[in-house]
Amino acid sequence: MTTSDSMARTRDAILRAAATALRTHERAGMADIAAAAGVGRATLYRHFATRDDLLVELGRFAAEESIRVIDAAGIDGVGTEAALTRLTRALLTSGREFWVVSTHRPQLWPEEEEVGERLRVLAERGQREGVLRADVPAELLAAAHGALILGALTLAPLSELGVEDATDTIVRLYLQGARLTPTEASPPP
Amino acid sequence: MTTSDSMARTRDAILRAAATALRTHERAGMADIAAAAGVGRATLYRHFATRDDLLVELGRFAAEESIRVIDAAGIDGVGTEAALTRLTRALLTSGREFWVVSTHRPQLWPEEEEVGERLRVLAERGQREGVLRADVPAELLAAAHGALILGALTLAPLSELGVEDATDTIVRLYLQGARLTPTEASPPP
DNA sequence: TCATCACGAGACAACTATGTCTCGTCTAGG
DNA sequence: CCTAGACGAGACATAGTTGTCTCGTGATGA
Repeated sequence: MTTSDSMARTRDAILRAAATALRTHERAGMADIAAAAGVGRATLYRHFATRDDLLVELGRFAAEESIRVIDAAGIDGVGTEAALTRLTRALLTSGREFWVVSTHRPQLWPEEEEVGERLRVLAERGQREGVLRADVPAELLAAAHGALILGALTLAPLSELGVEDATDTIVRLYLQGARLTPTEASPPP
Repeated sequence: MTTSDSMARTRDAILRAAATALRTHERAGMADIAAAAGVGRATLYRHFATRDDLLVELGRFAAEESIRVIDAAGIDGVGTEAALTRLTRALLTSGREFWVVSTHRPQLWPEEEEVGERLRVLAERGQREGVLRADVPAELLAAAHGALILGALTLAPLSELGVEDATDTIVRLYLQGARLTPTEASPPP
């Protein structure tokens, strides 16, 4: 059983390395990925039949990782605004490694749709609880939230922030907007 | 002079076709691009020395197009909020064709930086005029704005909206945020 | 009418990537 | 100690891509 354990670890290493390789060189081939993973090229083919297959599995892997991180964030136990913060932080964390996957796979697997689904469910919950505005469909609220997260992972000024600062900035702007209003005084704990 | 005119038109057609080809097949090669442009492969090499060269010029071209559309929007003549709307609409319009370029060129040319610069300048103006919040740096406001625009071009629920609806949604969410407040009643003209 | 020139078609070599296969090594479980 | 199997190295055939070159055509401007 230790053998299959080690195979699974190698597989993970390959997939993570693939994400890294694709992040730095978009047309990375099997040789680049193998080099990034520190394994022989033959080993790649022992785990994935074709390059396409590897990319598909990478999408699945990244989505599963994100879902795992989201589940660990325990967003169901807290209020909507806190849940928004936790979900954002979770996706910023896992996204640092894997956001590139989304640019390489227009076609979505169920596992990948699931991530967007979580955003949508939370938006709906916020609307039901009267925390989020209901004059914009939950899908669009969720899309805007997702766009901000993606932006924080890819756009220069935001990606240079740490996860905590980026989370803070995104959630504040997402909830309160960019307009100056005499409304907000952040409630001290 | 008509000859160079026609060459310029062919060049434009190639670059636009390249954007299309890269949008549908990320690893599109010279043959794919030529086919998309409806020209012979040799013609590509008459205009661009290498594939890399073509991609660089595509980045420049897309940025110039965006800048042109922004300039035509006349954002300096109107208030900050209207300018925000016009700038968003301009970028959504030109972006429909060219957003893909940004995913293919991490390295930025001056012409490409210019687009982000316009967003930042407008954010700064909004802060100076007291329309936008000043507790978040203008770069981050601009990045969030850009992220929403990018999201509207790439994420399913937003990209399926028309340009007008997407502009509306983005600007409203960007300015007012997603939180439900008894604040806003959109002032009827 | 004639010369020019951008073009399409396609041949071509050099290179690169993909996928398969073999062999020798090292490790872990038996 | 011994064997199974995961691995690295690398040879190999095939396919695809890149970049160059040539030739014939058709349109433009003189």
